[in-house]
This record gives sequence, C-alpha cells and structure tokens, in this order.
Amino acid sequence: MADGRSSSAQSGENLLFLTDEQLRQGIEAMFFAYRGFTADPDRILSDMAYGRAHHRAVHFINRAPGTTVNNLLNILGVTKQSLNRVLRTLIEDGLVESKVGKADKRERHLFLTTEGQALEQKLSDAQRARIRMAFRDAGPEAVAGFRTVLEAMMDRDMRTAYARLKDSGT
Amino acid sequence: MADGRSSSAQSGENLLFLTDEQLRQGIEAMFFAYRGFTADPDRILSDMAYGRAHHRAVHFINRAPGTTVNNLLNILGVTKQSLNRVLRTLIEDGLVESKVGKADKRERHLFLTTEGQALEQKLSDAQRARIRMAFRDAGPEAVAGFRTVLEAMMDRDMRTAYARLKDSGT
DNA sequence: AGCATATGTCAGTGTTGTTGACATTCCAAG
DNA sequence: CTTGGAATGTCAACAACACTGACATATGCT
Repeated sequence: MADGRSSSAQSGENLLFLTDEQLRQGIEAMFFAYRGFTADPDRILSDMAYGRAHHRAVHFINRAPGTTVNNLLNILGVTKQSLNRVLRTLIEDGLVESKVGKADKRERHLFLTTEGQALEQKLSDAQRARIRMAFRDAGPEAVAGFRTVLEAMMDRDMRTAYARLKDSGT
Repeated sequence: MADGRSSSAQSGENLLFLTDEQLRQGIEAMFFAYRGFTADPDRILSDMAYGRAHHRAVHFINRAPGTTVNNLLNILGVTKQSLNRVLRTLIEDGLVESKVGKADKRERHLFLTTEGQALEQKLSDAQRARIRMAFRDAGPEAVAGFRTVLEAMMDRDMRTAYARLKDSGT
C-alpha cells in the first residue's frame, strides 16, 4: 500500500484500469470537469447577488416542488443555518414561496414563484447546454458508464437521495 | 427551447439519452458524486488547519515537482493571492519548499518535503480507495465512458492542462 | 403536561475565493 | 544602461458559504 503501484499488475486479469496512475487520472478528470460543470451557471450568478448555493436550492425546489426545509437540508447536506441564509434571500426577493404545511403546521413547503422558475430555467439552460454537448460528443455508451461510475462513488445517503429523485422524474 | 423536452424525441435516431430528463439526472449525479469524491480527504483535513485548497495544491505539486507558482495558478484556476495564502501556510509548516529558479530567478519552483509527501499520501490514499472501489464496481467500459464524458465537459484550457498531466504520467 | 420535532434566528468563526494597490526582482529590448 | 514588462509576493478589504453553539417558537405526539 506504499509503493504507488499497489493495486495493479500481478492479477492475471485485465485490471489495468485500476492502476494508481489510472485512478489519479480519474481524480484529476473529476476535478477539472467539475469546474466546467459549474462554470456557466457561476458566470450568470456572479452578475447577480446570488451564488452557487442559491442555484442548488432553486434547482432542487424546482425538482421537487413543495419539498420541506428538512428534506432540502438532507439533499444539500448543509446546516440549516447555511440553508436558511440562502432561503431567506430567495424568499425576500420573491423567487421562492414558503407555505405552512396543512397536515403538519410546523413544516414549510417550498415552491418557486414564476420569477423563481425563470431564474431556474436560465441557469438550467446554461448548464444543460454544456452537458448536452458533452453527452452528444461522448455517445450513449459513454454516458451510461459515466452515470454508473458517478453513482458508485456517492455516499450511501446520496445514492438513495439520487435514486429517489431519479424515480420521481418519470 | 422552453417546453422542457426540446432536445429529445422527433429525431428518428436513438437520442433518448439527450432528453432534458436524462441531462438533469446527469447533473444531479455529478453534484452528489462530487460530494463523495471530496468527502474522505475533507474529513482528514478538517482535523488539521487545512482545507480543500491545501489538498489541491499538495496534489499538483506532488504530481509535477518543481512546478512554478504561475503554472500552478493556471492549473488550479484561482488568483495568485488566494493560492499564495495557501502556499504560505504550507511553506511555514514545512510541507512545501520553494526554490528560486536557476534560469529565471523570478520564478519559484515548488517541491514537497518529506512531511508534505506524507500528507499527500494520506489524502491520496483515502481518495483513491473510494475511486478504486467505484471503478471496480463499475468495470472498465464504464470507466472509459466516465473519462470520456468528463473530458468532454471540461473547458478548453482545462482539457489541455489535463492532457498535459496525463501524458507526463507515463 | 411534557418531550420531541421542525423551523427560524443570532452571534461568532474559518476557509476560500475575489479586487485593488503596491513593492521587488529580474529578463530583455531599445 | 535604462526602461518596460513579466513573475512574484504582500497587504487590505470584502463576499460567499460553510461551520458550531445557543436559543426561540410553534406544533405534534404520547
């Protein structure tokens, strides 16, 4: 585990894709790609008073309208103080509406206003355009592999959250 | 471009993997996976006075020993002030050594000390362990697709930086 | 009634990023 | 040799986003 070539070679099979060198390339690819992944929305947001955290909130509220604060907290994996700061500004600016729950009045259900939907569209369009191009260039098999690997590197909690969103989206 | 189903259907071919729904799932997969990607090193770093930026600096200095500050700046895509703060603490703590260039004495060439290499190992091992597991579970074809898509979503600059690193690693 | 849950809020702190301004060192062109 | 520009370092101020800890309020459940 210390020679830097631990996980490769000497295994009859074709495990060359598990070389430390290959892993490191995967790590660096992930690093560089994530920058591209966020670059377009970031550019749009930097002109406004919002940041990446607002984008994430708006994205998931749009994805699951009526979601509760607690649910959003779990998906985003941040503290309620951190989320609250973001939500407050979004509500003040009229992009998000917070409705008291009917069944359980402690809960707040979150919705995008028309204006909020407009922002979500704008950000999504920019991000999707890049991903669409990347997907198209890479082809369907590559995309399937991409998704498989990403799913395999999620934490358990994230994987279930991801699966729940995925299933609800049909 | 506004009906949310713009890029799918009506194209004789099998372009269902370019549906807005599929793109959105890819986006969410990327979001959740990146959290897993950084989770293990982040845990280690949180016990020390360092953060993710220190990890990145140490990673790339280890990757290309003797690299200049300017080169590192381009790879990391941050301002020199931001990088300088990180480098200063790493140098003060004896993890990184900065040597004045021979040919051009304005340049500083960066190297990891033994202690710095130890930290890099610790962080890399944690991160690689997860990626290795993900790669193994997904299999070589999926990994190839993963890399293809990631590369396709990089900015042009990042793609060349990535390629340069990749080639130098043989 | 009493405890737990869901949410909101205040105060403080840390990491990482940004701009802008300025100093130093040094190569290279005139 | 002087001057302009490149590479680097440093200082100050600030913003975004995360954290912890503490506390308040309203509500639900037993």
